[in-house]
Amino acid sequence: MIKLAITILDVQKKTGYSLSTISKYLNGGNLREKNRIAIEKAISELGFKPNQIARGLRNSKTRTVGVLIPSLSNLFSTTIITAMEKVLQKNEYGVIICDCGENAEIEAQKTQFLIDKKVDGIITMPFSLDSTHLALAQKSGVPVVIIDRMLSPFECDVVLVDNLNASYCAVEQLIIGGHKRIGIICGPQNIFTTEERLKGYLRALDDYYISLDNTLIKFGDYNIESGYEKLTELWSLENKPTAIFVTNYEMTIGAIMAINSLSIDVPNELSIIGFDNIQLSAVVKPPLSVVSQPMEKIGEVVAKLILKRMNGDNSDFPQILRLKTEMEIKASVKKI
Amino acid sequence: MIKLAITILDVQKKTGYSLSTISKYLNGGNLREKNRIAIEKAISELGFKPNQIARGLRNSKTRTVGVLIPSLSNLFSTTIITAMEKVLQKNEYGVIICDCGENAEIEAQKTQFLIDKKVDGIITMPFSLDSTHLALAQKSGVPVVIIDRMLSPFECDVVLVDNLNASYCAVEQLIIGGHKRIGIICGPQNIFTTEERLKGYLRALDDYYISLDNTLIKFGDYNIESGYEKLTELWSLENKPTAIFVTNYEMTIGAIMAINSLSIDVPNELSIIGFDNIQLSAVVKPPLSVVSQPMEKIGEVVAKLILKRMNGDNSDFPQILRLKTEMEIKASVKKI
DNA sequence: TTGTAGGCGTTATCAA
DNA sequence: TTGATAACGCCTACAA
Repeated sequence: MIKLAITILDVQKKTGYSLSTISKYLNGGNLREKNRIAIEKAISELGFKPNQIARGLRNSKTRTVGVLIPSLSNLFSTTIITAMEKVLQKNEYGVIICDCGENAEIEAQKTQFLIDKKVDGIITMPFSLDSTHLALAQKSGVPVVIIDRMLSPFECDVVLVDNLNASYCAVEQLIIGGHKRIGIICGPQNIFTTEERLKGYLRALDDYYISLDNTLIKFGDYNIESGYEKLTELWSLENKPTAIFVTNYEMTIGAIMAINSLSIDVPNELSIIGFDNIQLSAVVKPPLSVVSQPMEKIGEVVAKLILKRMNGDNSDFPQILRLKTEMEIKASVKKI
Repeated sequence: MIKLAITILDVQKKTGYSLSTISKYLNGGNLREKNRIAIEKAISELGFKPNQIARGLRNSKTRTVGVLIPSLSNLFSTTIITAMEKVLQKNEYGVIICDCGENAEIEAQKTQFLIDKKVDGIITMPFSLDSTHLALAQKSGVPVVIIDRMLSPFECDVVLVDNLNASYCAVEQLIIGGHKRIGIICGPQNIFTTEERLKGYLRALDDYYISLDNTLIKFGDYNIESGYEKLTELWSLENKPTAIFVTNYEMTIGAIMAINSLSIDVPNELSIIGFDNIQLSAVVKPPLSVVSQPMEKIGEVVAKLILKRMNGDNSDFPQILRLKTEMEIKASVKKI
């Protein structure tokens, strides 16, 4: 309970050197070898640690990056964060992670929280379409990088994947396999990725002159339950699909559970392509075909981009980085 | 790019009132109605926001709680955090979330990071058994609350569940159902929860005079893949189990996938009890029996406890709060 | 009720 | 190379 705040002053008392000399030591300035050693010794003996808050006040730099995502229970976000952190850590930046529980109001609050904490940069996967707070941060000199979606007309660096073509390729594979009734389980409506992935689906059908059947398009919630539910709905159609494309990881898990519950024979009765997590694709039987996003890569790219911005390099602003997805077709897809 | 830091000084210039009067306004002191209004107006016109860093330096209070968990890709942790945040937010505390990627060294670093950020309290689900850094924080007056495990001999507030009895009850149900060959898929060895849950299993067997077969005990990694793998291993035994208890959520998902892949008939060939997430239990067929931990409750209890400590109330220290789990037996368990 | 002054711990500037 | 001093923005005695 005793506050034992050791400050430079204590080091000063112990060594006799001035504050500025000690400060210089801390910040890697030049000083006489003898003095350096004496100070070093005193510091380690006292267990002195510079007060980061005071530093932050003085320098208006906190060497901290704020990360804001819609929800913590989403593999895509958390995997990216983990990768991102590694790079940032290597560059001696700390990370503050926030989630907004998919609530626009809280999102605004949290953005403000990060700004209040004087983070040197913000990485966010925006939930609402309102970029007011982010624009504010950006204007006041805090670089912002958005992941996974665009927030037009807000001018901002963005890192995302080529959702449209990813989706297009997956559906194309199914078409090439001879499928004509192809179901899709999308995310929530009005979400950027949902729209892009749906567009890819529509374009593929269009390009191959397959007529559209709206009953084959389902909108879920990007979670396990809705994957289960939407697959069940698709399977209960009178005119069942012969193939289904599921557009995120959690829903893919749910869909597989439904498939198993309904004892659907994959791929003989139904072909399926899922999303993300190649590990999973190896773990289920038959091996699951998946479109996988380069999550680690995204994390790294985002981290490097924000580092560049925080270093004051504003070249090519706003930078839109579109990474390519990969597709692995396995036994879960059958030619008919 | 232009730093437009508006400070109290600007408010002073605009209103003519002194710094302390304005400060008083900010901190809810008494001032004349007229002045209050004038200041309020100036503040909102200027868009002034008190600098939290400066406040932190001055008050050595940041109204921020640090949260440190082993991994972000774990439903249990993230659900607790989400619940916890709600309570903290209501009390005007912000939260800094950190994960250590299940790496002891990074865990120590992150703990230090939180201390450096001068958080007012730390909530952690420790990964390593080394409590040095936490003890340091605690000693310097930052309350620490541990969740989900104990870190003896470190004296600390703890919130966890009654793992042993939860496990005991689940296994007991299977035994009552007539099962004698009961498999268990545990977490990694030497982990607190693994040990407690295994103890419950062993004790139940013992209490009911069922002889122990070590081949029925598998240690996984608390993730989907290992659930899949360990269930497959159990099913490949010559002398198969008739029932299996899976001891966390991710492994339960994996186990279900394996069950489906292997076309195991639940509950006729195999009874199964999983862990956590009642939603899931409703979503699969047959409905899954689960032991569920009160994750939201844990979050709330933890938040309240740390709030109490941060308010200087150290009564009943160290407090060990053991919450009860719930069990729902459904069609996935069959009497034989 | 309002204002003055000093300090929280650090660093940058400038002089020695 | 080292040291004194003045900030960074805010809050709290204390005095008026």
